Amino acid sequence: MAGRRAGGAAPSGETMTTIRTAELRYDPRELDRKWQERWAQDGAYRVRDDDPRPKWYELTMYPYPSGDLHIGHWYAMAPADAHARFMRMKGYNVLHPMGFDAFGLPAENAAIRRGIHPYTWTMSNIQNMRRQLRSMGAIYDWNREIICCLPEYYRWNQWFFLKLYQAGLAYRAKAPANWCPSCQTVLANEQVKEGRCERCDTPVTRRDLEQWFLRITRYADELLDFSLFMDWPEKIKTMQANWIGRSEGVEISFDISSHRLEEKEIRTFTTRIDTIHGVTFMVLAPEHPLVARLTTPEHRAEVDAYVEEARRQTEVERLSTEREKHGVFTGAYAINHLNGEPVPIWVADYVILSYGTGAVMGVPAHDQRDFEFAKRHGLPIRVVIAPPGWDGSEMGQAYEGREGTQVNSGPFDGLSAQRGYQAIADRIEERGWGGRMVSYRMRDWLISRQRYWGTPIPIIYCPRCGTVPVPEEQLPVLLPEDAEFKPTGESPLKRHQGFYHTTCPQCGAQAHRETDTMDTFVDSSWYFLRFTSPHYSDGPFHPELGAQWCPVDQYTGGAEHAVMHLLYARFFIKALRDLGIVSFGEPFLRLFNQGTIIASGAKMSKSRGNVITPDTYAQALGADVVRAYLMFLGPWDGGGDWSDAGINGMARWVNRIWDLVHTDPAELEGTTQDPEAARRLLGPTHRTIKRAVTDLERFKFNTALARLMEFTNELQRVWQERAVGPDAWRDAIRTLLLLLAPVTPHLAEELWEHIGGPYSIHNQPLPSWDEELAKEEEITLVVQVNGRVRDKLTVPADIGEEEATRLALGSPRVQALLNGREVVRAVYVPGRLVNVVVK
RNA sequence: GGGGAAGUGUCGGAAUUGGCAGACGAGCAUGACUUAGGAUCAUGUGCCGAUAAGGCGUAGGAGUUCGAGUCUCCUCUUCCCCA
Repeated sequence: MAGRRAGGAAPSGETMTTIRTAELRYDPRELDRKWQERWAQDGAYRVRDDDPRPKWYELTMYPYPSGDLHIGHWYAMAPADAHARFMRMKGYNVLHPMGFDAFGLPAENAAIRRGIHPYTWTMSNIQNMRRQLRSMGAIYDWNREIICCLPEYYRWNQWFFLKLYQAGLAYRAKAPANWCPSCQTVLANEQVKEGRCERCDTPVTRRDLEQWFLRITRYADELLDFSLFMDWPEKIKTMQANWIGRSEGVEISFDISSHRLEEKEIRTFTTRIDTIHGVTFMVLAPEHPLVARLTTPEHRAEVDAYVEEARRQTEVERLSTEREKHGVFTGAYAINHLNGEPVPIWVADYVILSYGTGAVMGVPAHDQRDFEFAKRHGLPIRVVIAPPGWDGSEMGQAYEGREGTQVNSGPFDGLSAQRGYQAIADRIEERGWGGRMVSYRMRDWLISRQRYWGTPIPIIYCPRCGTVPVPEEQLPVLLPEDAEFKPTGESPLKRHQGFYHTTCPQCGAQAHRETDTMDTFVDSSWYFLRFTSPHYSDGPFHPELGAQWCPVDQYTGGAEHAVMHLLYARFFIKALRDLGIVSFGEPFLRLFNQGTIIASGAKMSKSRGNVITPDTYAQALGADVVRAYLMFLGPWDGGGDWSDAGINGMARWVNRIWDLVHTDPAELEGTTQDPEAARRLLGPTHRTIKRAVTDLERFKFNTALARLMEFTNELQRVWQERAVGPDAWRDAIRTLLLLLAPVTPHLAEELWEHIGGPYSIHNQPLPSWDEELAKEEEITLVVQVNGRVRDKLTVPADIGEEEATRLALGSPRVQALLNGREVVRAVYVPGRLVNVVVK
């Protein structure tokens, strides 16, 4: 899914600019090749299901095969791989698979523009990307690769769809949908950003279409419960909660029976039923079905024109805050049950049908948008909640607070707004005018796409039997290979005679197939299950293996999927749980969102010409240097700015490591007689293990690497001073390589071989540290006078308060400053400082 | 308009619970080696000051505290999400 927007282009060679890089001690291409071949040959990273070690499922969002591996892919995948390798060395049986999110629009657009079949385009891109991914040196077990556009995968999308359909969780309905005129398809609400298509940025318009939906709203409350999993970023949880948008309120009907229509009432939802007596108008969305029928003959022309205009507008224009709230009167009135008043019914485009009921009660005194609308159209403004201290004068804007007293509210006058709310809600329920209810902002998940390159929805329409699901044994419904690709706004499947025409599975009559295909987020809602048994053919996944590996222990990927993939997958798993297909309710226990990598301060794009291709750098400096540099840039969740100069620092460090490992420990023979000398490296070594391990654990790659650099600096000093014996030196080097192994796997393996370590370094356990040895023996005691640093003393780490204070006061620099002034007290912070407070 | 996150040298960024600001790296400077340097090694590098003493310094302003990058309030800026 990473790089989803970057689709469209075939591999290109034009980015092979000459980069100026440091020279390495070794031939990085040869070294990468040597070990990648060896690992592949040995099946070193083949994941075994029967491994007795505890399992660890670490998944990174699989990419869309756009054609070329972008540095952004490496940024998402290399640190994830390092963490997975780290967990492997910690003793887990690690599943860290890779696959391709292979359905989607770019392939079909390529077909339209250049006449290449989406299958051909996609598969050749995958081939290229697979090669590039291999060059990264990850522990992906390629025997587990999955490709969603192949029937062996998508037939299970269809199978799940049928299960959901049977359970009433998939349904078809006519609804005004978001339409992207450029992509020629409808979009789910989640795919519309600020009224524009998430993919191509084209303003979205509205279309009424028959669409398939998945009933995600049934799980709204459960999706708000994040207590089942522990470790998700607060930001994502908040975004999901906001997206779901639960609000408690009251549904209330307004009486329109005098209009002698089939409908006797208009239903509307409000969170402020306490303001019901302040309703001076109602507003319907232009798409509201009642608009046409309610409008009186003398207003018809005006209303029709207005509705037509609103229809042509994009959501961006309609929701713009700068725009004046304006609308037209239908000539019709509705009765407010609470006070029997007739209120005029207006049509205005600031109300949108897909949000709420498409009808809003206008309370200008207590809602700012209604206030502006009333001002513009000369509608009355009636205060019904008196703000504390209000003197009865006219208001310059709406009072939206919940503090206040009911006024102009008939029998409810004098109650506080809070009590008024409850009393009015009670009254409404007693009289049957409506009742308390919970409303959600989230709508059901629209999965229909009017495109070819997706999973066909397994439904048949029969003139006699109606909507008939394709029987399970007839799956998969295959995509025909010979479709015509033209941007028409209808699925190419509709014009494919062989696909379109079929017979009814129930009665055998002439029937036709559903021609919409599924949103690709259906594929990614369960792909992690498929990785556990990718070749299983009796079901979407092997039930035992699914249970053994899932849920995913650690998921990593971009935050842009917060209210799409990450929410859909949670829903999907809950639905599967209720269908008895899985036994857990959350797909991803821990989530980490990496940031975005940019180049020269700007987002990488072809048009800017600042696209960084990892291949170029991997060839010049090897995969390890690129991996390590990406991890060193800064905190992983912060993203980073790629710089050619910066990567040279990494190359230098790698060279220093190479030189340190290629020293001959024999040269240290007899250099020191001091038995204490062996200890010279023990403290630094154990401190390094401790810090590097705890940092790697928490994805703090940048500081983990800084620790390792400090360690190599220390090793260099020790070597130059010939300060330790050969055994201590060998131990330190061994530790360094083991800690390096997850980050720079090829180099670590090569150097491990050089020092005679048993193949493979990646099967060795991570070194552990001894808390006692990691402790500093001496510390720098900071001496402050009135909070300002005046001296620093080197003292034993276990120094007590008395001794520390005595030393601090005795310091000549402190004495000079005291100069007869009175010492009020001395604050001692163990192991850190003494602050002498003087007057 | 609402909500959230953030603002630290020339740059990327470090900094348990409030306790040495600037780790580590880049860049830059000086020197060494060298036919050469885009290699390597050494040293220096927050600002003012003289190479000293000393002072200032984590967007700006106030506050709490023995002590604030960290906590509180206000202002400004940037980014993200929602409208």
